[in-house]
Amino acid sequence: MSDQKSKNITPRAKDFAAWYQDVVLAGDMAEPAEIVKGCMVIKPNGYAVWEHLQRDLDARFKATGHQNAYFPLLIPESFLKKEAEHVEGFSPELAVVTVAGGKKLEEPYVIRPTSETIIGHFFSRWIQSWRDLPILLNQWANVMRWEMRTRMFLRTTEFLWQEGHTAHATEQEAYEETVRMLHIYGDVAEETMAMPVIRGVKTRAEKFAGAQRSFCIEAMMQNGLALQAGTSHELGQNFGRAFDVQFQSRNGTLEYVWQTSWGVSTRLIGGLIMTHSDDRGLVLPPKLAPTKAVIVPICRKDDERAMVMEKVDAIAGQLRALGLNIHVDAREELSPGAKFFHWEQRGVPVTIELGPRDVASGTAVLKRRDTGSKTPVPIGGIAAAVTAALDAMQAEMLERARVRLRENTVTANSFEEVTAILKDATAEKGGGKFVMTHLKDDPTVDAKVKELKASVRCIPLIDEYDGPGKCILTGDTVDRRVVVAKAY
RNA sequence: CGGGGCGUGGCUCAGCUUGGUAGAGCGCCUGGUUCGGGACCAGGAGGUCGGAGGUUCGAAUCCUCUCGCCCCGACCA
Repeated sequence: MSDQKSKNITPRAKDFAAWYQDVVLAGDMAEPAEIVKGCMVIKPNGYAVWEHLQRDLDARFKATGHQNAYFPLLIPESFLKKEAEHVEGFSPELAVVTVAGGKKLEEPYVIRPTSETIIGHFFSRWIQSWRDLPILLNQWANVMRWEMRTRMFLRTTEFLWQEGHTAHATEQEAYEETVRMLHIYGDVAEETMAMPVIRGVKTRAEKFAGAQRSFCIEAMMQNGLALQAGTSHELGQNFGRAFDVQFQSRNGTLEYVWQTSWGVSTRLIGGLIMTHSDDRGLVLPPKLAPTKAVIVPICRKDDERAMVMEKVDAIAGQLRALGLNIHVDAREELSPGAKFFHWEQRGVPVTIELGPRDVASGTAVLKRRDTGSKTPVPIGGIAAAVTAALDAMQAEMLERARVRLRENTVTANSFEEVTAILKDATAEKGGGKFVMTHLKDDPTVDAKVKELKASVRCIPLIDEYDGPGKCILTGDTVDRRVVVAKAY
């Protein structure tokens, strides 16, 4: 394997943030919208990954009984104000429409930052009886949050996501829904994206504005920083009360519904990139790669071309028969080397190289994007070799990311230790860790952690450590270690 | 909102200090030779120098104002 570096990509070790941006651009995933502050254009390569994620998630939503629906982009400003915590949480980041049709609006609309409020309004119209429950909805939508600082995919003013919204008759049922969806997110992250996550609960200080309790999946990027990759909220009866969503129960009493909401966004793509990509560009796990393999023919003269292309077409045919999306790069104006770089930067999992020497020996050279390993394989066995390589790559990418997560997770038993561990970690230079320590779920404790420019990422659902211990700040007994880290 | 940086062909930038015919590399177009990890030669197209005002015989360059973008921090999927 060659050790040539891509000249348009800053090495990770030099500046992680610059590397990330370079990879997004070199992979032709997206670019800053430039004329629209904080927004991005998701280019076909990036959008194709989003479509794969959508398809996967959507199938899992449907399989658990959810239906898609669509609610308006614009929400009456007064709706946002109906839930006290919700308005407090979101008002700083709202974009507001005050003029429409050339006239000043009597009541401004906000561009949705999320849809709990407007959906609450309609739930109240749709729900009368326990027989109307549960309502299990999802919407694929764009939302807008006026952020002070944006980064492509990770945080943009406008982003794409799905938001699930459900209403239930009992708290228990709503709780089960919340956890069920959290696990769907965790499964997609791990199975499809090969991105290991920690499933956990947010502290009270970190939970969604208006929720009773928020669950999350937290991933670790290659610089050791945490990324909240998905959230699932128990809304309790907060929005039910705010929007008067009541139903008559079996025994005739009038009760507020128990709601949930849950979402993942195009941020997942940022997480995907920062989990797997390298100094040569994008690395996509096979299950998400829009193009599974590229075939690069190598030939000099026309007679060679005919001979090589015949084999190339045969191979492409074999692979396509398996349902794999295969691209043949037959451009005559580019050298093979240029093509290798081109597809490498775009993260295509497998490259198949085929030239006159291969034709003579009845083989093709198969190269894996993640390891860079090159293996000659008999043309007859190419289908099996490619599927094996794709499967192995998917599994090994997850395993490598798991090892990295494990190796960068440490325990600490005092605030001084936590401080020392996180002191030099930055997004640019790396060095981030997940620090497992005992902390009480108390906003004053979160505030103290914030002083380290870190946060309590979550209280893991599964305790893989030593159980209860004393909070390193308050001395209170808490039942397990929590994850403290610097985050995006 | 604070700190830093930047606006000059499609992209990356030089030129500005010391005003005087707008440049380079990459990319693009044409033709030819090439092709096992970013090919080469020849010819060619392409720019109201972010915008407005001012100084001057003359402004990319000096002055004033302004707009925008990126990066770093505080807020966040």
